[in-house]
Amino acid sequence: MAGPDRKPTIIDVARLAGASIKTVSRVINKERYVSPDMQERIEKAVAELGYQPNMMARSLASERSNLIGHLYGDAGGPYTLEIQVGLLNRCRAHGYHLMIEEIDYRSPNVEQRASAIVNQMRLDGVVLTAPVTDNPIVLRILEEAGVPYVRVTPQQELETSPSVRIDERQAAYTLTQHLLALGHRRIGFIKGKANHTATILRYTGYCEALTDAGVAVDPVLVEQGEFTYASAVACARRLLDQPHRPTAIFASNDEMAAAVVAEAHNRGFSLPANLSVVGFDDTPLAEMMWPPLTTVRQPVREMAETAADILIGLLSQRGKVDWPKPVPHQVLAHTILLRQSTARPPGKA
Amino acid sequence: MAGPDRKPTIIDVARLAGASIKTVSRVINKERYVSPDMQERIEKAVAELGYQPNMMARSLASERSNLIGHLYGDAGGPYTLEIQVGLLNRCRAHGYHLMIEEIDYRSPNVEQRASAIVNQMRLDGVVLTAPVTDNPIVLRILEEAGVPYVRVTPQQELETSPSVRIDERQAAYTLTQHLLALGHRRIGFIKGKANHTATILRYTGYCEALTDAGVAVDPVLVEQGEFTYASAVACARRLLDQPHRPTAIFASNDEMAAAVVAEAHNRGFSLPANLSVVGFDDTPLAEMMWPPLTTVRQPVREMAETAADILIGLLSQRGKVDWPKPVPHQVLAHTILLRQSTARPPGKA
DNA sequence: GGCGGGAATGACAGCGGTGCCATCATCCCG
DNA sequence: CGGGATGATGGCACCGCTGTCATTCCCGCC
Repeated sequence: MAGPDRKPTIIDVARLAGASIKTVSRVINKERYVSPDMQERIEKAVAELGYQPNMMARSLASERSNLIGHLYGDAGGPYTLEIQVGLLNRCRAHGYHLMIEEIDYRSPNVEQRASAIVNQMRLDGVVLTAPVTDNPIVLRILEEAGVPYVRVTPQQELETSPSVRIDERQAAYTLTQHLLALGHRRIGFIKGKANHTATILRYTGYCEALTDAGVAVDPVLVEQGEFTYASAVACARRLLDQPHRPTAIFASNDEMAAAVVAEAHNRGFSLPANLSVVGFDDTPLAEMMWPPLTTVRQPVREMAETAADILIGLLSQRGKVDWPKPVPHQVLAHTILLRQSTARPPGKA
Repeated sequence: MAGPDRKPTIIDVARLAGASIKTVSRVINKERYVSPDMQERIEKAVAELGYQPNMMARSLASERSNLIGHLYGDAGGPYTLEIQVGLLNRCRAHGYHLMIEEIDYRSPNVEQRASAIVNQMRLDGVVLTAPVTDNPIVLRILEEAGVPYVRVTPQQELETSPSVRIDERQAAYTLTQHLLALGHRRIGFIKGKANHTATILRYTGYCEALTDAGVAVDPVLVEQGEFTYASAVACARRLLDQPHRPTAIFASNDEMAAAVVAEAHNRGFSLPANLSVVGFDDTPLAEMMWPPLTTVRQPVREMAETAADILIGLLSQRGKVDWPKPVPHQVLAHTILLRQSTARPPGKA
């Protein structure tokens, strides 16, 4: 434990092992052309000194930062966290570090900010999640800087960059079918925040399922929410105040579904007997509320891992600048979780 | 938009502005001793070239990385996310970047991992959250590396490093008093994961409140949970199966409270008439469940911001190596949120 | 025996900034 | 008017590592 208090550098290692710094560098980077004998001596020296290569110096010299950025917009909920966990898993496994940056996509200086993040830190690659995943300014900056990026749940797949998503439309379709199969015909729908990717796809799935079953989409049963609890309380009230009220409500996410459930409880409804409710996302909430919520599970963590894998895959074959063509667009499988918030409509026992 | 495709360096700026690179450096770093005229010329050149200083080079030369790390253990829930949002807020405001790293504190090579994170990335400072906040190995590594760190919600305050927390014991005390005031005498308690900081403090507060009110702590009413929903379901069953069952249950966090509520619903109880339930943490869940949960709100985000402020405060006066003595230990105010999951015990209307 | 070629190693010039010191012009004051 | 303090600027080594190229040695082959 005694010794110079300065952190050991590659030079110290080289001296101790009786090698040149270049050879030490080779060992550190697992390059070829090092004799077993030399390799062993250097590894021993590294261990003895507790040498840790300085990332900054490495990055500066090699033009690689080993940094992957996660750019996101709203700091929203469990989703973002799951994404990070997924990214972190892969980063760790491949020796990358994760840098998280929030971008206020409403702010006028998105451009500056995005540019600063990407250029100052010299990120090797970036993963984008909603709503930044669709922000044209951010995408442009990334393109200009030549930084590879992967988009999670983009509104629209581009030829310039890979993406990862589930088939939200299909999921909403299936979930609606489930309600139809139970016998529901008047199915309310609470949309998410306008212009959000998910909002459109989920609503489309709902409409298509109804239409395919020969049930007309009744505009009276469709409410505009914001993906928040508060917004959905109002929607639920309007839906349940109607004289000929729906027997089931499809909320575009779990949080809004929770609001519907609360409002129903408030009115003394017994769930799911009086009203069926379904959500979307399978947040932890879904399992913990009463009754447990029927919903759709996105494999969020896995999506993040996939995104990271795609990104790291490219980074590992550097020299190549461009994505293989066509760029990969992964669609992962979702799961419909039938829990206890859905039942036959009243009078159809 | 035309020009060399290479990213501009400080040299390019210097040349364009007709100054030395050193002077440009001064402007970039807002140092003194630059004439207004010169300053303006350089700023113009920076703008024209779209120059962004290279963090790597900066860090290498200055021994400052402008990186703050957040080390955490379990990737658990909304808590971690709130912490990150708080940290991110401050980091952004002060020009730092956030690097998040999970440490598997059960793994045998915690030491290696912690050391790698701290030393390779040359983090300027670190914020620790539970359970890493109390990990002696991690703390030692940080000490040895001379990296300043702030602990959030530590088990025990140390003289070597600042900390931020709320008074959990007091909060649990007050919450228990609330139940006592409503008339409850048989109050069940579900503890959190053993050895966790919070577990002990919350339980202590509960015990003291009972004792001070002249109510004996009945071991039959105390269950050992794990902070998880699943663990608490079992606890709730045992508590409610008792012949002389509790009229109120204090769960050590919201997730476990949700489990109690679910189990009660399962048995056809009407809440809060038949059973009062309280939780701890005020996760989003608390507001969204039915009935809305009476709980304690930790200002998590604010705690993170405070931690960041303390850290950045020190970092800004570098040159100084040590914390001021005594090191700051902030105790932030908590809030008791009385919602609708508590009421007078049955028969005491 | 000469030679081409791969394996193993090292020398050295940067990467893009910052820290330290030198230089020079001013200015104030006794 | 000399001398010290202060403002403004530049020169240059160096932070710790990697890329490129040179060098040496050994081997197989014609």
